[in-house]
Parts: sequence; C-alpha cells; structure tokens
Amino acid sequence: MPTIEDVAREAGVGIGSVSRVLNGGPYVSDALRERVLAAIERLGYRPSPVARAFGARRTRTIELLVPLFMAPCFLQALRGIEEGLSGSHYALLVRTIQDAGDRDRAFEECCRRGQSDGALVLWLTPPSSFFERLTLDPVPAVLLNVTADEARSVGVDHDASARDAVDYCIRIGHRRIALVDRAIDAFDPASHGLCVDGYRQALLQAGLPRVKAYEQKADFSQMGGAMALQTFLEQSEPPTAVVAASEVQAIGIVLAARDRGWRVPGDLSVVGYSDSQYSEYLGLTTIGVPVQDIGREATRMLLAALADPASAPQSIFRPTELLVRATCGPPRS
Amino acid sequence: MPTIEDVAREAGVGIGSVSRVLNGGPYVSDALRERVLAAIERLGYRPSPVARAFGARRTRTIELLVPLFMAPCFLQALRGIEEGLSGSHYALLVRTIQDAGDRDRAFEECCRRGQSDGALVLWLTPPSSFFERLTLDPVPAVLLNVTADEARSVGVDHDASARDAVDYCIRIGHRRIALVDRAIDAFDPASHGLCVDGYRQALLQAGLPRVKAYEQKADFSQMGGAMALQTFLEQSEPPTAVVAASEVQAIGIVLAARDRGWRVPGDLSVVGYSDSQYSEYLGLTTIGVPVQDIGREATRMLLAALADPASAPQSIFRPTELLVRATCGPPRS
DNA sequence: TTGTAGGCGTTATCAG
DNA sequence: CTGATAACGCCTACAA
Repeated sequence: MPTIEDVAREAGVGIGSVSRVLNGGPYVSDALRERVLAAIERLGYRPSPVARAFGARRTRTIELLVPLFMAPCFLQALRGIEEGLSGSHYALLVRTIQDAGDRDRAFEECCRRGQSDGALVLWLTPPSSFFERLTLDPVPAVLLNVTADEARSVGVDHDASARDAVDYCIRIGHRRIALVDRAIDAFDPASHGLCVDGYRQALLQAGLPRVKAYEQKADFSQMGGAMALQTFLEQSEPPTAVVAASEVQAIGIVLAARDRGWRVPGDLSVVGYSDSQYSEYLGLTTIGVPVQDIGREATRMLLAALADPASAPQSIFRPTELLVRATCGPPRS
Repeated sequence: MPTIEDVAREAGVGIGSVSRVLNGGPYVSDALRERVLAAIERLGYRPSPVARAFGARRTRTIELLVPLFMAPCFLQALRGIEEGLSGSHYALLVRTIQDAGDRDRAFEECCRRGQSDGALVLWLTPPSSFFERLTLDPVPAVLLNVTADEARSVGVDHDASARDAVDYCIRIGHRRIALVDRAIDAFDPASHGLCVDGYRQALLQAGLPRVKAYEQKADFSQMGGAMALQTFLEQSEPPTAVVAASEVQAIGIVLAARDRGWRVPGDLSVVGYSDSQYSEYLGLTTIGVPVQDIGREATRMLLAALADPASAPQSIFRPTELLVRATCGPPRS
C-alpha cells in the first residue's frame, strides 16, 4: 500500500502538497496538482481513511442509533438517510439498540467523539445525561421522530396526528373510540403515551366522555395490537373504532378482529399510524408519516451542524396526513 | 479528553502497562491492573477508537454492502447480523448500493482495507475483480445469498427452491406453470436468472413442455411482478400457476390478479420466495428462506475469518422450506 | 512483569 | 504557493 510519502516522492513534491491536492485545499498550482494526480494514478494510491480520521480528528462517519424493531418504516427512514447522505462523503455506522442498557451505553459512547462525528437518533428517547453532554460537548445529534427542547430534531406532531384520526372517526359517526397507544420511550413501558394527549383532546373537544378502559398502551408489535383489542372486547360496551399508534399494531388489530369473525370495517373501524406498502395491501386507513422525508431532512440537518457546529439547534415538524382507505366506516347502529 | 498518557501518569505506571490492561494483554500483575483501572475510572478515560484503529491497523468494524431495496428480508438479515455481532466488539458500517457504479466503487474501496476489517456482501454479485483481490489480499468477505466458488458464503440453493415450488404446483394438479424470475445480478437485468435452471429442471423431470412465454424476468418489486403477470395473461393459454423469485414480486402478482377480478387461488395460484409477516398477512404460499439465520451465520463466519485469516473459505447452504398457505390450489379444470 | 521508544499515515502549522 | 515538521493517541517490539 503506497502512502502519501510515496506519492510525494514519485511526484517530486512535499507531502504537504499532496495532502492539499487530496483535500482540495487552496493555493495549489495547476502544474503541481497535475503532477500529484498523475503520481497518485501511477501508484494506485488511496489515502487511508483511518489515518485520515486520526490526523484530522474527524471520521467523516455518522452513526445511527436505532431500536431493533422490524417495522417497514425503519427501511423508509434508512432510505431517507441514504438520500441525505448521498453526495456527502460520510459513511454510516449503524448501532441497533436492543434494550435500555444498550441505549445508555451507545449514548455514552457517542457523546465521547468516538467512531463518528455525529449521531442520528431514531425513535429513541435519550436519557437526560445525553442532553447535558450535548450542550457541553459539540457532538452534533439530531433526533428523529422524538422531540426535545434542547436538541435538534425532525419529526411530526404525534398529538395532532391522533387528533386527526379521532376527529375522522367522530366525523363518520363513531362515539366509542379507543386508543391503542405505545410508550414514548421504547424501553420504558411505563413512560408517557406517544399520542394519548392528542386523543384526549379530540374527545374533549367533541364532548365525548373519556372511558378509561378505552385507553390501552401496548407493545410496538402486531401481538401488542391484538392483545389490546382483546381487552376492548371484554368491555360491556366495546369501542366501534380503534386508533392505533403504529402501523404494526393496527395491522395486528385488523387481523385479530377478522380472526374473530368481525368485519373491518363494519363491526370495527381501525386507523393506523405510519404507512407502507403493506398498509396499502391491507387497505389500512392510516395517518401517513413522511418517514423517508424525515430521515433525509434529519441527515441534512446533521451534516449542516457538522459543517457549522455553532449554528443554532432547530426543530422541524412535518405534517402528517390522513390516508382514507378501507378499514374505516360508519358504526353499525 | 484524557489520553492513555494521563492514565499512566495518574496510575504511576508506563503507557505500555495501561495499553496491556486495556487490551487484556498477558503479563499484568493484579496490583498493577487494579491501579490502572482505578485511574481510568477516576479520569473517566475512554480510549479513542480511531487512534486504536490507527495504531493496531485494524478497525474492529465490519461493513455491510447491500443494495437499497425495501424488502422485509433486509431487516431480517440485519437482525441476524446484529445477532452474530452481539458479544463481539465489532461495529457495523452500512453501505447501501444504488447502482452498478456504487457497487464497483464500494467493492474497490473495501478491498483496500479502509474503514473496515471485513465485509458482508448481501444480495450482490461482486465483479470478478473483487474475487481476484480477495485471493491476493486477506480482506475477509462473506457473501450472503449469492454463491461463488472462491469465496466464503452462506446462502440457499435457489434452484432447489424453485424445483420445490414447481413440484408442489405439479402435485396439486397444475400443468401450465410460469416463472417470474429476477436477475441474479441486481444491477444487470441481462444477467442469468436467479432460479430459472431449477424451474426448468422441475418441468423436465415432470415431462412438461417448456413454454418460452412462461419464463419472465422482472424487476425486484411489486410492479415487476404485476407487469410479468400482464404478459402471461396476454397468452392464448395463460398459466394456471406462477412461481415468483421473491416475496415482493409474488405480492405484486397476487394483488394485480385480484385487481383484475381473478381469484387467487382458483383462477391463479401463486408461490412466493422468502417469507415475512406480510406474506403471512396475505396468506402467501411461499418458499421460506431463513434470512435471519443466514445473516447470523455469515457474520459469525466473517468474525471467525477475522480471528484466523488463514482458515479455509467455506460455503454453507441452508435448506429452504415450502410454507403452504392460501394462495395455491388446484387449477380450474 | 514492567517501562520506553519508535512507528502508524494523515493533517495542519509554519517558515520560506 | 510550497515544503518541512510537529502533532494525533495508541500499539508493540524490545529492553530492563
């Protein structure tokens, strides 16, 4: 493997010049640049990324912290991130998080300027220590789909989305509307609900009573949705519509309901949250979340912060949109 | 940020000793280890991954080269890879490939011992130059779901899978069986089919004629499946069963057929390839591919090769399994 | 068993 | 504009 020194010798210049050519630095004459490039070509030289990172004290790598959930929106986000990254010369390190321990370790490490220059945090609620360090240390991070006052973030307004979903159900005639929510902190089932506030606001505004048993918090999985449905059906007055806090839960609810011989819609209406091909296949009425856009924008925001660490943190919210398909209808009277 | 030297000073030892403690090296007395660990603790020292990689000439990172397709099996593979990685201290760099140019660049770079110590190559057919370098250079790589004589690989026998699918269709009474295949090289539509050989073998063995128009090669997408179906339906004698080379294509076929008012099964039987929750939702009869297992095993194989670069390359094949669900039935007579 | 010194391949800072 | 030269933080012989 030739080094920068070999190139310098081959071109008859100093290593400083080679470095400047490599990095598009200023003050390089065309003649010198030509000679250096020719030497590089002849030797088949490639700079070592590791040595570069070491010397420059920056890795040109960003890391993605993401819970290991198998939902289609992960791929959508990843695709958005790749879009945001394309053109830049940054590489992507993926750290999947399986539990709270993983998460804390990952946040700890990523604060210490390790293998990456910045982090994208997807669907994870960082521990407060993370934010403390974020203000001290200029390690840029952007949160996706989670908000925090002190940090940069790109996401949606979950409560507004829930309100839209509930409003829609009310509009088509439902009055017994349930919520299958999920914990806002994926690793703390006791944490606040993702969109329960919006759900309650919508009921309140419509003058509908809040029924405690209609508010369930479930696992972020098909099974979670199915189990929550089970609980609803045990009520003396089961809901006629269910708003779910995720696509997978919604799908679980639809399938479980049909397994019991219920018609969806008809016997039960279901609204999901987030959208993919599979919601389309099932005809799921759902709140579309522009996950790919969010990934792209968050990545661009991170790159901008990397380029200008002094820039002020900002939070961007993207609108969601109700996609009316085939799992909602008027209640049976 | 404290360095190893600060730790050495704090502990009153040499940096060599600190390094040895850090790396679990031999010949360290317990007393010294204690003192060093205490100093590390006091200073909150963390070794710099970059400096480490630079000094040790190894990054403790592996990279994943993967085409940017949005199929559920990508997540399954990723999950398997994470499983294989867990416990090791390796990080995962993800390089998504969008076109042949990306691919060649990525292979070129990853051969030159750059940011990673080894590579996992998923669903990608490497250019032949890659294999040449693989034999010269000891950069370990493991291919997933693609085979090559000279390289380590973990995958399945695509032809055997296709034979199973076709045999099943024959067994339940079909005689006009079509194939929606895909190019084995994702970036070269003209490349050989993934499982066309197995398909032909099965027909031959059953004494069924090979109908040219029944063999389509389509995009690895829902649309690809739908378009291939279109072509079949233009035949004077359309097939009664279709074997697809992927889950997404199969889903596309099922949905497109139903859109036209065909019943699946009944008017048309469909067998998919690879399995996920969504196949389950749709009741797709499919060839189950243990993608997660493959990811795990490939990762372990790579780590083993990293630990012992001299070890002989091997190829592992995992069996696939026909999952009979609800998209196949006897043909209408 | 422990400490020391040299090297890894760049970048960046200076004089020239 | 260009060429030395000093970091960068760690690993690893090798010497003690």
